[in-house]
Amino acid sequence: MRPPPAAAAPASRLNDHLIARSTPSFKKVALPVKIATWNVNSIRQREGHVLSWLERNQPDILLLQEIKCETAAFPAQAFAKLGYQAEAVGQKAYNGVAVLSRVPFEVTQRTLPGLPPDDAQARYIEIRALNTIIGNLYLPNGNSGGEAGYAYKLGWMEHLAQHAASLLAAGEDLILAGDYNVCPTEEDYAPGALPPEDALLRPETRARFRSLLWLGLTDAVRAMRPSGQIYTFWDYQAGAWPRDRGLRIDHALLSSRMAERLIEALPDRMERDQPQPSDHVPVIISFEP
DNA sequence: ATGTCTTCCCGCGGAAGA
Repeated sequence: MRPPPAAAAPASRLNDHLIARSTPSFKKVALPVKIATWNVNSIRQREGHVLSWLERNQPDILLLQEIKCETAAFPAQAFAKLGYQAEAVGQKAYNGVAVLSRVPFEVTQRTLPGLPPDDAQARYIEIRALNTIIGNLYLPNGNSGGEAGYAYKLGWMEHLAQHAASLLAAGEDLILAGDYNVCPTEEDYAPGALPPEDALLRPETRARFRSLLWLGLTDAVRAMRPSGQIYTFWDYQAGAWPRDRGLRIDHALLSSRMAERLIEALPDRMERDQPQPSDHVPVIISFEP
């Protein structure tokens, strides 16, 4: 409940500062910057989930993957009502990424630099907000399309590393977040949740993920919790969620200054218990302002 | 490996991708 306006309140030296903090005309107390990433597995199926989650969690920026709709079909108006501006890069049926932000931003990329110009897969959007470059990525799964499909994944990761290197060389503060489709270590998937030859954990996949870390990027979730089972995805099949047979494949990598500001980074596990959930849950990262 | 979900279409069920 909002306290009465300052003018109507009895003058009290003791609680003046409390009134000031909660009165809109005064400058807000600086709150942590809250950024989240979420593979929603179709925004049209999950619009209600996202709206409800935004209201409950109040992130400054939410990065979405697998919106599975064309750019023009993204339901931007629904999010505008909650104060979030939307920018989407979509395609028919598959893939697709979008940014929702309640802070001002500009789009800096709509595709991953370095990919062939005829690459039509909607997997990357990047913005500048809060003096930070924020890349939202949906990395190829790599299990379909045979060896060519897997080679596409590896190539994509190499272009991502090159792009990250050039941003860091330019001195940018950087967050690269999204669905990486990579289990970085043996701790990052439940025993039996994946066959040993799966593209999410092949050695070549992990080597390319490590090459991102070697640029000086920090895995936000592991910076807060260096070991232990932490998952962000549970397959719809075979009772993966009730058995907690999950994967940690949604990540946020941070440049050094962002890592210094890191307060917390954690998946919102309970979102997986919603009716008709996405198979991924949001990962929330908080920074000192 | 598959007990599911989402999309598309030449649909009225099945393929493909995850």
